[in-house]
This record gives sequence, C-alpha cells and structure tokens, in this order.
Amino acid sequence: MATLADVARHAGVSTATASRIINGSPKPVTEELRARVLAAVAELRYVPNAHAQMLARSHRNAVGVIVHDVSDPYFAEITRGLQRVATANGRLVIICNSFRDPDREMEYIDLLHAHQVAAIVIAGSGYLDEAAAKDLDDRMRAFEATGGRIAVVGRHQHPGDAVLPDNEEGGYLAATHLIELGHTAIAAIAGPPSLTTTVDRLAGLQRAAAEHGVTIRVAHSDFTRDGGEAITASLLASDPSLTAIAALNDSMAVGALAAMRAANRPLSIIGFDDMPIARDVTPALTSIRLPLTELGERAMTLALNPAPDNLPRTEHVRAELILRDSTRPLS
Amino acid sequence: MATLADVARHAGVSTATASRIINGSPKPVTEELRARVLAAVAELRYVPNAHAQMLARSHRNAVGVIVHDVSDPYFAEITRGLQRVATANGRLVIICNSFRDPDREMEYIDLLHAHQVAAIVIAGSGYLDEAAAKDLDDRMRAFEATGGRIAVVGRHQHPGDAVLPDNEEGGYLAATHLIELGHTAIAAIAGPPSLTTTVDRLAGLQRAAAEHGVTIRVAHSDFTRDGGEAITASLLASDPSLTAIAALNDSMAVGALAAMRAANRPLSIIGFDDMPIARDVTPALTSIRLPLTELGERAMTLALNPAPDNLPRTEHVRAELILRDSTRPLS
DNA sequence: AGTCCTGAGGTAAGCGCTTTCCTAGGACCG
DNA sequence: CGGTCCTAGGAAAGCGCTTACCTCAGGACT
Repeated sequence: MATLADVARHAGVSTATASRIINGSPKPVTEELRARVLAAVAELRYVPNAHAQMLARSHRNAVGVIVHDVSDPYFAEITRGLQRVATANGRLVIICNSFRDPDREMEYIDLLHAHQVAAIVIAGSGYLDEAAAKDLDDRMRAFEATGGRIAVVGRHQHPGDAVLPDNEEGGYLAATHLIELGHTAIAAIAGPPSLTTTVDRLAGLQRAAAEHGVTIRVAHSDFTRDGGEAITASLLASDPSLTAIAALNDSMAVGALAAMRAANRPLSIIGFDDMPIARDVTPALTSIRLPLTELGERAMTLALNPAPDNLPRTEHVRAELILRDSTRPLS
Repeated sequence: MATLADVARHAGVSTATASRIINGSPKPVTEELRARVLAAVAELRYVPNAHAQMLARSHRNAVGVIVHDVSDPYFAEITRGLQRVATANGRLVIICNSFRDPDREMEYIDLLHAHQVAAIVIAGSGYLDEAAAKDLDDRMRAFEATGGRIAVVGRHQHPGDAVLPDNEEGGYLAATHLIELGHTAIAAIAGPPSLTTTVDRLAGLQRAAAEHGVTIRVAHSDFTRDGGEAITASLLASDPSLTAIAALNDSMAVGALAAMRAANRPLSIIGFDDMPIARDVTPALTSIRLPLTELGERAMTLALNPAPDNLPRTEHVRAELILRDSTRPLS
C-alpha cells in the first residue's frame, strides 16, 4: 500500500509538501512541485489512509445514524432525509441497524463514538424500559462529553436536540376520522407496547375515543404486515361486530386488508405513516401521513448545527390525514 | 476525551498493560491490575479511538457496501443478506448509496479504500458505458492491489468474485409465461437501457419471443412505480391491441397496474423481483422471484473468504416464476 | 551594505494506540 | 547457592498522516 512517504520520495519532496499539495492547503507551492506530486499520486495510485488523517487532524468528519432497520420503508424515508443533509454538508454517513435491540443500540453508540463521528442521529421509537433507557442515556452523555453531538428522532429519554413526529395527534386524527364516519365498534392494532411510538399513537386514539364516548379495543402484535394480518384475523374471529380498524402503521394495515379479504368482511381500515404502498393496495389505504424525509432532514440539520446557546431544541412535525378508499361511512 | 494514557495513569500502570487488559490480550496479567484498569475505564468512560487502533493494528475490520439505494426494496433485501453475514463475522458494515451515478460510485470506492476496509461489495447493475466501467474497474484494481477484496452482485465489468442473478433466465420465464397464456400482443416496460440488468432481462424476454415467433415491443422508462405508470399509460393509449405487459421490475409493474386501472383495460401484467408488496396489490402480482437476501449473503461470504487459489469465482442464483392473479389466459 | 520581510520548502513533533523487545524479580534446578 | 527459566510488567518504536515551527534565499527597504 502506497503511503504519503512513498509519494513524497517518488516526487523528490518532503511529506509536508506532498501533504499540502494533496490536501490543497493554503500554503503556496510552485507549480512544478505540484505537478510532480500529483503525477506521483496518480502513478502510485495513492489513496490517503483515512484513519491516519483522522488521527492527525482534529477534524471529525463522519456522522453516525442508528435506525431500527434501513430496509423498513419507514426508516428508509427518514434515512433518505438524513443522508441528503449529511452529504450536502460533505459528511460521510455510517448507518447502523439496531433491530430494536437496546443492547445493540448501545454497542453502536460506542462504536460510532470510537470512530470519532461528529454526531449521531438516533431514529426510532424509544424504549419504555427504564433501565435500558438509562443505560442508553449514559452512553450518549459519555459521547457528548467528548464533544460529540446527538439528535434523536422520536421520543427518547435523552434530553437534547430532538425532532418529534406528532404521533399522538396522528392517533387522534385517525380515531376521529373513523368515529366521524359513524363507526363505534373500532379496534386498534398496535405494535409492541414497549415502544413509545405505540404508546403515543394509542394515546391519541384513546383521546379521540374518550371525547366521543366510544371505546376502542386494543390488540398488540408485531409492527409488520404479517403481524397485522394475524391479529386482525383473530380479532375478526372473536368479534363479529367490528366495523373499523385503526392500524398503528401501514404495514399492519396492509396485513389487516389481507385478513379482511380472507374473512370477506367489509371493514374500514386506516393506516399510519402513509408509506408509498398505501396508494397501490386495494382498496387504496387511508392513512396518517408523517413527512418522514423532512423528519430526517431536520434531525440531521440539528445534529450538524449546534444551538448557539447549546440548549436542547425540540421540533415537531405534524401528522396529516390522507383520505383514500379503505375507510367508508358505516352503512 | 479520555485516552488510553489517561486510563493507564489513573490505574497506575503503563499504557501497554492497559491496552492488553482492555483488549483481552493473551498476555497474563494479575487480577489486581486488571481490576484497577477496568475500574479506570469505567470511571473515565473510556472508549478507544478506533482510528488509532486501525493505524496501530494491521487488522482491517470494516467492510464496505455500495448499492444504488438502500431504501429501494430490491437493494434493501440484498443489503439485509450482506449485513447478516458481515455481522456474523464481526464486521462493521459501511453502506454507501451511489444512486446509480458512476462518479459517486468511484468516490465511494476511494472513500472505502481510504478507510481501509477489508472488502467492498458492490451491488446493482453494471453500466454499459465503456468509459465509466473502465474507470470503475481501475479503482477497484487499485484497491485490490493493496490487499482489499471485492465481490460484485450483478453483472459488472470487473473480473473477480461475483454472484449473478439469473436475469436472462428470469426474462425468459416471464415472456414464456405470458405467451403460454395465449398472449401475443405483449409489451415490455423496461428501465434505463444503459443498465445491464435491463439488457439482460430484455434478452431473456426476446429469446422466449423468438422461440415462439412472437414480437415483444419494448418501452423504456425509470425503474420506478411512476415510471411504470407513465410508460404504461402511453403504451395503452398508442396501442389498443395490447393484452399483456412484462415489467422489468415490480415497482414498474405496480405502476402498470395503476395505469391499467385508470384506463380500465384488462391486462395481464407480470413483474420482476417479487418484492413483498407483490402479494398485496390488487390483483396480486405474478412475478419472477430472485432470492435477494441469499444473493447478499453469498456475495458477502465470497468477499470475506478469499478463494484458496485466488481465482475469480462466479455463483449464479436462479430466477423462479411466482404465480398470482395479475396474469390471466387471453380470453 | 546591512536589516527585515516574505515566500517556498523542510523538520519533526505529535495524534492514540498496539506490540516487540527488554527488564527485573522469583521459582526452580542441580 | 549460583545459574536458568519463567513471568508480569514497562519502555519505546512505530502505524501514516498533519502542521507548527524552522531554515534559507532572494528582494525591498533604510
């Protein structure tokens, strides 16, 4: 592997000069030396060792992103926003999937810390488990103590910069919509109760229910299509009066649609997140939209630009009802 | 930021001893010192500087992955497989999105090279553009010259370890299926003609067409849902006799479904890739399945385990027809 | 002519870690 | 009891870079 010293030797200059030329330092250098060095770089196919650079420079360049799973469309959208802003600022993004495992999340925080990233963005639901949240918070503080910055997407224990999707409001919108269509036999199909996302969305649902004197039955399952299908099937089997379902994310809603078709029962189903598939399933899914890409963009912006006074900032993004065909007035 | 020297000082030992204890080196150390060092680590919240470690060690730990876009379900699946194998081998994965831009791809190769990754996996279609392919290949060789390993997923200029989805075979299966259902007025909606994926799949389609004496009309657009919808709409408008469409990926197929619905024309539509959405659109999409996760797993396995004789290895994964409701016999 | 810049380049001190080699004390042997 | 091996621990040499500081010419000034 060619090193800077090789290049310098090849060009007959010192490593200092070679380094300056290669990095375009402001220090003036004769055209001739510049040409010689660049020629040596090309000939030796020299690529600087990023680790040596990091060590020698004080500059922290990369940023870390921890999401539950990039291949989940929800996080994919957020990640897209994160990346857009990061690359616009010339930062390398290191993406880590925690798969909703607090331990793995901690490992990744340490790993990113070890890699001297300038900032870490953690996207995804927090954990209601006090112990886990506390441990996580400790790691984050240790990272921040070394000058690293953290921004979170979604509700987390961690105090600091955060951008929060309005999950409660979204839940409220969803339930209100179903109730206004005349439904009263409503079930909510929710993800794991240990996630704050689940809790917040449910809270909104229940607030609307309480306001209208309706009770909403809650069933938990995985935040996946299959989870939604299974739980809906059992709900339909156990409750013949059910006319509407509020799914706490679109994947579950798609599963619910499948279960509904299988059971041949007309239902009003509303999803949450408004993922791209929503408009292509049949019937097209009514859903609560969250501007996910924007969520990511704003989080990365917060992470990259420290508040002048260094006080924690919190931004909210609104949820919005997207009307399609999967919800109908109770006939 | 606490350094190893701080820890050593705090524990009253040399950095050598501290390093050995922290890294669990085989060198024996008294229990007492071990305890003192670990206590210092905890107290100072010491996290080793990964860059300094990389520099000092010869060991290369991370691996790089370059895909067109992780949030595209196709690449998400592949990436999942790559990650699975990588983490199973204790490797950190750095994911880079090239967004189908050869220049960005080159930049990322250099970047990963600079970061001293042990291996790079490049997933996605190659480019038919000779110049771009050549440049890319140069970078790859420079990386390999320093001891790095490369594996590619899909057809690429680069000679070396590769795992290839059987795109041609898949195209053949798709067209044969439509023809056997009695269709003769068939159009293919394809992605950009500069991608080898497009070319290979089309070749399969045309081989089947030739075998049965049918001609398939080809229209190009983006490899996206909206691309598929737009091109299908214009196809339907210009050719009233069309009865079947072979989409070169599922996203386009979903778009085609939407266009078909809008035009209220019954069509047989077959997709490609069998992404998860396929079974949830209406009608459920007949498609050609590629075992994407396996593709990723095998590529990473190749990348991580050099061939004993260091000869290029090529593995193929078969395409398979998945029958659903979107294709019907010509009535 | 002597003093001071100023521009162009080199020297060398780290950055934080790993690891080879060395040292000093015991344990053990004959 | 002197010599030989271990054995636990330390000293220090890098890993490949950046950069503060130094040197040395050659002008521009007094």
